[in-house]
Amino acid sequence: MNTPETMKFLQAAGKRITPERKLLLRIISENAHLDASEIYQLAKREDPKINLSTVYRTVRLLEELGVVEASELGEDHQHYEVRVDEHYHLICLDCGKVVEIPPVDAVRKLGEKRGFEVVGVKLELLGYCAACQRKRGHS
Amino acid sequence: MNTPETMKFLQAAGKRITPERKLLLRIISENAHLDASEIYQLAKREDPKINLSTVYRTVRLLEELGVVEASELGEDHQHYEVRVDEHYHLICLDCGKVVEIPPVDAVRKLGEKRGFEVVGVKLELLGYCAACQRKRGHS
DNA sequence: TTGTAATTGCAAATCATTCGCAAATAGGCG
DNA sequence: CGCCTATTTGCGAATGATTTGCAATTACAA
Repeated sequence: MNTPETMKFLQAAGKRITPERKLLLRIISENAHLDASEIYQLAKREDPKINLSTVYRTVRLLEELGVVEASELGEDHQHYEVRVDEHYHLICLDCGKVVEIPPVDAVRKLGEKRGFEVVGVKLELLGYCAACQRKRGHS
Repeated sequence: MNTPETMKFLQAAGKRITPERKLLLRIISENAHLDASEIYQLAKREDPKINLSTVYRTVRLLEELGVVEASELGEDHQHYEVRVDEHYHLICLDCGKVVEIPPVDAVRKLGEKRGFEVVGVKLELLGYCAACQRKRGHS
């Protein structure tokens, strides 16, 4: 869906387009919310030589270039996704499902009202999705 | 301000009231947003024998009991504060200042509208405080 | 006061992430 | 189209945060 054969942004930043970077960005675009080790596992299927360091270096680079964005998603390590539009996360503490929801102006305003120049919003709503509420109902 | 000589919640949970736990909870109540190592440094001044493991074990326990709450605050490790009312964080990326702001219903509703039962909200607005915007202005 | 299960200190283990360095290579230049 | 060099990679070791195993200590119920 968002497979960028167009990795011009790399050259624009004076970086090289390498097969590793192409592969990793493709994997991240095709599956949102993977963590470093999951990205690594998927990448190894196509390039068994690839190294976990390369995964970390690449996600860090893509983050710096604003192409990818990280979030904890209720766990204790980072998950990555291609940055499309700003959005928030709804996280089910039972099944782990992550739902993305669109931003609302009111949230950004909370900072601006207090004189902040807001450059990023991290919003996670932790709770239980409808399905898991039902399951939890009869226990 | 919130110094709980009243640590009844521990016994209520079948846990013991130990001098270490009293000390650590006091430190956390008196200074919000400390990380584990900062709590440890402060604690050592009063109890030089105390161990970093005890800090980690205690904050984890207090978190599980809902007394303390953790957040990243834009860094790559946890910071702790006594849970008073739900609130959000405004974080200055320049000077590191953290401002707490009160919650607004609209945020919680974002999840409820989608059938989630929201049990916790983590909202961080990353940006630049008024003072740092000025500094950045002339650079 | 005593007995026992919970808690602590300590050291080692674990997990996520970063770093140093030598070997491989992308991509500009002739 | 091949060369040259700075960038990037793989690898292994280092780091930093947090957790764990275990023996010694201790809170607190009886």
